[in-house]
Amino acid sequence: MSTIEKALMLLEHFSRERPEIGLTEFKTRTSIDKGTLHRHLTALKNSGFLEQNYLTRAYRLGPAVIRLAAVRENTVPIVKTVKYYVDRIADNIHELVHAALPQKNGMSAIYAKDGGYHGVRVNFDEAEILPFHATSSGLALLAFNDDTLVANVLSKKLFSFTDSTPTDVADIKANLETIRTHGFAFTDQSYEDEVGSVAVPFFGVKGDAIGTLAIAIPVSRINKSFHETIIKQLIVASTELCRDLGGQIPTNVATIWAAKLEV
Amino acid sequence: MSTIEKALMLLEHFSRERPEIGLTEFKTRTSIDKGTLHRHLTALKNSGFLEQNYLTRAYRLGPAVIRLAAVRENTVPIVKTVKYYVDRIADNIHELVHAALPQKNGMSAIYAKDGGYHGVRVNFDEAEILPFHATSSGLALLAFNDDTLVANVLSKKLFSFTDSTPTDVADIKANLETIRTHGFAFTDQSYEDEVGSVAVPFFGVKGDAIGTLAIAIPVSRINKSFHETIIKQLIVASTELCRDLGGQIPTNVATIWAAKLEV
DNA sequence: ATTATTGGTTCAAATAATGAACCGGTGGAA
DNA sequence: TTCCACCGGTTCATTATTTGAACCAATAAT
Repeated sequence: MSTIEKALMLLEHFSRERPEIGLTEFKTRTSIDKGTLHRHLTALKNSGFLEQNYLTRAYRLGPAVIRLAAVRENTVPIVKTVKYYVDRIADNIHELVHAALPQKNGMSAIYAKDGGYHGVRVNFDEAEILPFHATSSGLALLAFNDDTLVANVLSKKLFSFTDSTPTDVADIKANLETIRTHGFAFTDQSYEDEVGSVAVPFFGVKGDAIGTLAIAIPVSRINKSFHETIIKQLIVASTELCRDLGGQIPTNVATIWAAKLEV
Repeated sequence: MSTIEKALMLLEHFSRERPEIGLTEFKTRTSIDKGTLHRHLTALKNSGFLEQNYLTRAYRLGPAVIRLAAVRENTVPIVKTVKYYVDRIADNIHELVHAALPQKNGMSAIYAKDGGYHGVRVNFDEAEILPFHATSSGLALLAFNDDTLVANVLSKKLFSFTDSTPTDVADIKANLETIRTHGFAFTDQSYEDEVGSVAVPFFGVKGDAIGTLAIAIPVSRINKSFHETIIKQLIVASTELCRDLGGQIPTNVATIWAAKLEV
């Protein structure tokens, strides 16, 4: 692996829950030598990707990422486009809806809206990394993306988040096949207890899944007809989203989805 | 310079006007060897910082930057905080207002609002890099930031954008001194013909300038009393912004600003 | 006062980056 | 069609950078 990739991997450790990381904490988290780490962190700092809390000397993300995100969003306005559909679904079904994009180690929610007025709420953290194997977003993406991504993900250690997290490679592969035939992914408390979720992919110009639309619900509120409603909403939204982004829904998926909508 | 920094410098070439860049175009823009370039671009692609247009094979910014910006904005919500004040000033004075953060080679506007209803408008591109020496934003930041930044900027070639762009190092240093005594920066067609601008810095916890609030106006609409109004609005907004961000206005600046507001 | 822990630095050894030359595909122009 | 130019991408011996164990200095804890 190149030095560049090693250094950029450091940025993956930052999240909403862990916005600042010191040198020694990085050392324990990565088991990279302290000298090397310091050099890398300094390089990232010099490039504006990190800055240092001048009191604690801990590192946090720097201003360069803001400019880049603005340029990216101007080039491919996914966040803005996705927002419209997430809001619409959330307003319709009154549950927590989100859209996520694949990153290296899982899906990253780029926008979420809780349309609910229920007492029980699903807790959700934007910018958190959702593991591929344990979330409906992750599975939906794997099922409709390159096989190399699937192989890559399944070759790594599959962490168990709950008693229901699938960790057997064969089981997951079978599940991906099911997802392909159904046109959507569905999980039951595989990432968080008491939370189920449903996700559909949306597609890029090549017809590969480039992101997902998903809904997370307390299991107590899931029933068959509601499940049907949710899936229809997701399918319609994804179809329109693909049109907006210039993406192409693979013909087999389009057929499955069309059948789902007719029921 | 480290390999990491060299690779990250490549990302600076992307902007709103140039969202996709091919291998050969990179070569001409950077005069780095093609082999090296390809390795770097591939590393950035593997890390999610770039992706490739699969038809043209040109590179564009990738989804990783979106997640990072979300985390950064959650850690230090500058964009969100700044938005309120930019909007307020724009609504009051009906001109183009923006806020900018320093990047390596200039200021990057993170938010702008045109409150105007005039026939003549200042054209403005968010995510464009505003050179330090030719814009009021840049000068305001230099004047109230580290001397090392000033030395660094003035050691490089100072490009001329208009006939009025200051390129003499001594002149600029003298101007920075003036800016320090006035508490704001002011330029007259130094970056674009027919456009003048005024900027004030806002400060971080150390009392160093971490960004700027600025206004760009067609020179035809500038007059003394309007100038005074603008400066007052900027000073008030920056003061409140510093409070919101936990920043500290240096005592000498606070004194100058207080005096300006009393007039 | 002493120790543990922090961020940061050094320099010989190990490794990865470099770049000139090369490959193969595509899109005109003759 | 043939040719040539240009594109993105690859190769491999040479070269320069990265690496990491040991070290330093400052601060916090005992």
